Amino acid sequence: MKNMDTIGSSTYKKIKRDIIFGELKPSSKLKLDEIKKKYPVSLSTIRETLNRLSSEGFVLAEEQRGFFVSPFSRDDLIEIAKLRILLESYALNLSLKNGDTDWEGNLVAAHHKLSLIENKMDNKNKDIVESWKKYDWEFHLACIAACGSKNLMALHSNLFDRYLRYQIILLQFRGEEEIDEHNQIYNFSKERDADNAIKYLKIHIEKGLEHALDLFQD
Amino acid sequence: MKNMDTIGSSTYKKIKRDIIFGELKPSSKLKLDEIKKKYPVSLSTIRETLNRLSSEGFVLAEEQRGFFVSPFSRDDLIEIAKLRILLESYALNLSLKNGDTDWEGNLVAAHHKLSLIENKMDNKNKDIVESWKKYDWEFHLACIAACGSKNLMALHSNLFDRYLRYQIILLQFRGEEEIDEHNQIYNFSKERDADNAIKYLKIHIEKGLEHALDLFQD
DNA sequence: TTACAAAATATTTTTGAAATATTGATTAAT
DNA sequence: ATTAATCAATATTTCAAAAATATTTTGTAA
Repeated sequence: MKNMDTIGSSTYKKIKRDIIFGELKPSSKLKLDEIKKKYPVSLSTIRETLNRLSSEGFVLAEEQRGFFVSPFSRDDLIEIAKLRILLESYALNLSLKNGDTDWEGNLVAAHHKLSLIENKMDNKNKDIVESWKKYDWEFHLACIAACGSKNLMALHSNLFDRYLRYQIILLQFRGEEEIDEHNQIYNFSKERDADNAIKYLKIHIEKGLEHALDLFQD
Repeated sequence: MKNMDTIGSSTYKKIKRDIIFGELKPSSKLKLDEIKKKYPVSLSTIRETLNRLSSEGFVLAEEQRGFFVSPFSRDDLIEIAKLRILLESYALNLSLKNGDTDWEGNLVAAHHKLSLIENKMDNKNKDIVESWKKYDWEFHLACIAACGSKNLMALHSNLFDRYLRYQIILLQFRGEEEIDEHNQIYNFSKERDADNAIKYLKIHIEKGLEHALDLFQD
């Protein structure tokens, strides 16, 4: 069949999603038998998946002792936020220099979709958090899409997802503040003002980090 | 037993090494049966290994079509070199600010070992290339060891290895020039002069990149 | 030559069991 | 009561072989 995921790749997506969205809790043990019941695939497929996720930092693999969901820690969160700033600023700068008409069109579209959902958001409505985060993801992706480096995009994508896990588990919607930051990044990006776009990107991530650290209990 | 690798992890190390050192050639197909003959372990172990290496960028996994050694391309090499500069500069700056006595002692030792081997090197002697690269690795690692971010170290380690693969397959020893660059990085690092250490780190990587691109035939 | 179907090839996935290591509980000794 | 050693239970790692699925090649008819 065309266009169908293999069992392996759809299992990978499911488990990764469940880790990011906190349905598999930080530090919890991933016993092979239990995972096998929850995601009804064979042991080898599960082990392949967990090995991949471990390379990507979502799962901790301890030799002969099994697999665990990667634990949370303040230090880890701070490190990831800083690395995201480093890589995303670098990518944003390149992207604003290279971006062509297509890139700009996609950016407008991505920002529009994000705006629509952000204006409907409030802290109570948790149902739409998954699609909100999807549009958030796609907006940040659209900003840096013209950076011209596949490797950079791949690294960024991984860091974004790992940061997202903390966000989703720890955070509520920050409201107006966050909407405003997105708008600033958008406007300066459209005007190819890299310095200011990066400035607000940093503020955006650092504010999110602060908010997350406040809620952090260790 | 204590301190023994599992079959899985030693297979991982072997295959990764063989890719970096060009014994498994860029773009070549990794047929499961053949791999199984070469590294006598079971199919599941091999698939777990190749999945890990694919997450790390050493192997390309095409759904339903098998595994390939990651191909070479000029663009890929340039991207990796630039990312290595970005991450290693960032880490070096942090490390020079934080490094304590232990860090400095290890740096002196690492530089000394690298010097010893580099002064014996010439282009003919290919036997010692593996241990030379090991000391090169350990020197750059020692420089950034005090950056205080495990995540940064992990990302850097991956990029370093992927850059190293190009180096080893494409490059010969650049001679005096390279020795001098290492010395500059070392001296400025010891004096905590981040700006100059980073300056020479950039030169070091960019010169290596140029040299590699010259030898690149596509 | 093109298009389609069948055969051959290769990979993915499952199953089940053997080998190995860790964990937990029981018993003996200090 | 605490520590140490041993045995049983539990979990992970590894293997082998076959079934299911997809891709590629081959052969035949239009």
